[in-house]
Amino acid sequence: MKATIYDVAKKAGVSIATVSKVINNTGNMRESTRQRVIEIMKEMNYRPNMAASALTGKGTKTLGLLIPDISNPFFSEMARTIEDRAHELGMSVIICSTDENDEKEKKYVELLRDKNVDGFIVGASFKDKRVLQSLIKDHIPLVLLTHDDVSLDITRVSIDDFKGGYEATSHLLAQGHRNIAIIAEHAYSSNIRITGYKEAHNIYGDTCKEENILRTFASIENGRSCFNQLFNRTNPSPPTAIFACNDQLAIGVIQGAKEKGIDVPVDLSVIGFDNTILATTTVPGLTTISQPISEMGERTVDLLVEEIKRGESLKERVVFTPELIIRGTTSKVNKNNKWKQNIYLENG
Amino acid sequence: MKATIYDVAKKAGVSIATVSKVINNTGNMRESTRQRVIEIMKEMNYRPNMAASALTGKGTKTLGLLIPDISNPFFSEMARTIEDRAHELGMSVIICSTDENDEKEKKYVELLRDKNVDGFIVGASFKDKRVLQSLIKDHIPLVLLTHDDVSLDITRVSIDDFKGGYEATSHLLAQGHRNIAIIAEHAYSSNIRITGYKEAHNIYGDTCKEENILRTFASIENGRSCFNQLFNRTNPSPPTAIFACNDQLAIGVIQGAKEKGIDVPVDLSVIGFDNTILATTTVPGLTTISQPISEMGERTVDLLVEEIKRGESLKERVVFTPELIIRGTTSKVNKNNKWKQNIYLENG
DNA sequence: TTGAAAGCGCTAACAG
DNA sequence: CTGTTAGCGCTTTCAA
Repeated sequence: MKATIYDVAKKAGVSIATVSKVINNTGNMRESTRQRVIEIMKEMNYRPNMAASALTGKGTKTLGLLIPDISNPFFSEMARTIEDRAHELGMSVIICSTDENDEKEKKYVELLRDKNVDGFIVGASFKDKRVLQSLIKDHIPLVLLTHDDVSLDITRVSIDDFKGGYEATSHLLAQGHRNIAIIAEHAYSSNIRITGYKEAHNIYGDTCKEENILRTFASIENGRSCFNQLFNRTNPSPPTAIFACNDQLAIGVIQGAKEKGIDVPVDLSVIGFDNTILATTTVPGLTTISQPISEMGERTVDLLVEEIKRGESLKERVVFTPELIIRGTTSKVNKNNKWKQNIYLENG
Repeated sequence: MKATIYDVAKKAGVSIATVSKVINNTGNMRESTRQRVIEIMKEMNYRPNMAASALTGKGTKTLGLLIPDISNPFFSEMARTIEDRAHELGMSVIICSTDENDEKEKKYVELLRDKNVDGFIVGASFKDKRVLQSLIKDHIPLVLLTHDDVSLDITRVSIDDFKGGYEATSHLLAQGHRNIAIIAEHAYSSNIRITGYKEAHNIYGDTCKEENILRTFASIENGRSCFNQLFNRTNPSPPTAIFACNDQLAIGVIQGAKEKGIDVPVDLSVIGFDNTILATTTVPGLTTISQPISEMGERTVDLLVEEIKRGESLKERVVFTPELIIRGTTSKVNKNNKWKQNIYLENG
């Protein structure tokens, strides 16, 4: 059986209160006593029972992380930095993949609350804001990650999605593209990126067509099907460039293009978002907008832990700056697209 | 303040024992009483405190998952299926990335033990077997994932690494390759794959050179540097094919080859292992050996939960079968490699 | 059918 | 400087 504080106390010839004090490094006592207790604890290989200490209000030293899907490289890379930082600060993290599904979102915050996590990191969308609001109402430490939702007055860290959308689109516009489609996610961040996309068009004195704005969920498959939607024979003027709101979608687009014999970047420019490992595995490499994943993850944990310590929301808003990473999938617009003349008409 | 069992009991006009019974669906009582209590619990939005119930020996309903790195797609895909299955069975999972580092391995199992996880899933290597042995000694439920280590008499689920190594190598051999390098990981599974690699050579009446066997850790960068090691001007006969023990290494090899102007698969065939998302994002797609990730993850959780329930190890050994997935990075050996004649000599 | 009471292992006054 | 004691919220045995 595992040794308890009583076993240690008995063996050391002191009271459990004394042992508790050395465990928590609180109170005063003769140095020799402290040493002896430490000695005994080692000897017995004593380890405090966290469930018990949690019961007395010391917290569980665990964080809840809600994200859409841990198998999505963006989130797994993010989760890794969060895990590391949390461990550095003495906390563990329980990850829950919500699949952007209301039911799961609700279920998992309940689960995490039942487990008495000390705080939440929310990287998922939460269509049903009430779930988050109840967390806020109950003063449960919470920070929003990658969702700079202004309707919620809480701490959040994200990137400047407006700038990201603007930069991506400007890069394409600067290459002469004037028919640019955007494949967005059903997410707050995508809304903002769309705004940036529109603003870039404004600056260039151009207007964007509503039918060039697509919505979907993050996956390669969805990227491919959005591509097919765009390059369908009923579309009289398919885009010369596509801005996908994340790397997975961009890869789906590239694959769809390849299947139709459309060359990237010669006939179609593609730009992604996130700069995950996926952006480096394609040939040519994917031009994308980079998010400083590690900094964001670390900062998020630091803020959350600070909130937990303070017992109240910092309501801080941290916005990182995205960066355009030019690789090989974007190029100057090609006015005489091969596919426009034949391939597209044949295969579309 | 959160409602406790006392609050519910008082409001329902019963004792806490009764409430406890309805919570756990144990004992008998008048149906009307049960209903009334249920009613009140809903009304007060009562949620049992898991820390308290854990204290009384009911377990924490959480599993510990030790893997080398959650940001590695193979493990993040595995983690996802584990997470889902665990949730289905009412458990959460705490993920720890060990980086194949002894210190972290030790530290994390201690951490997880301190948190009283109900069981461990070990997908990491553990050079220091004593850590695992202490878990076994203390009868802590534990199942090994992807490490079919025969020196440990415990439940484990893995794939047939021998067959995997054999199939990958045979595929190459069948294409006429007779100078095949293998880039292995510092892991038990890789040892077995090497055995399969050698056996395939035997069957083909061929012998493999020791200098064609490389060891490293999983990462694209390491794949690239192993490639460079192989295709170094001091190597008189670089391989015509490379079997990388995971997809990331394979991609590193492909990138290294591209940098040196060596065409895959014309001048060099490359085969990976795992069949992660990465294998589908390269162009051409990566030929690889597939592991049934979901089945493995689910089975692992099921076995672990069963062990937890039974309170003793099943000592079951589950071996899944790997499958060769032929995509575009392998082809017939090209006796007159372009690089052999010029590019390699110029750039090597 | 129900409840009283003794823990589970630890923390934190408070008292000596 | 050290120990006594009253919880923390829940489970479970035993008695009523």
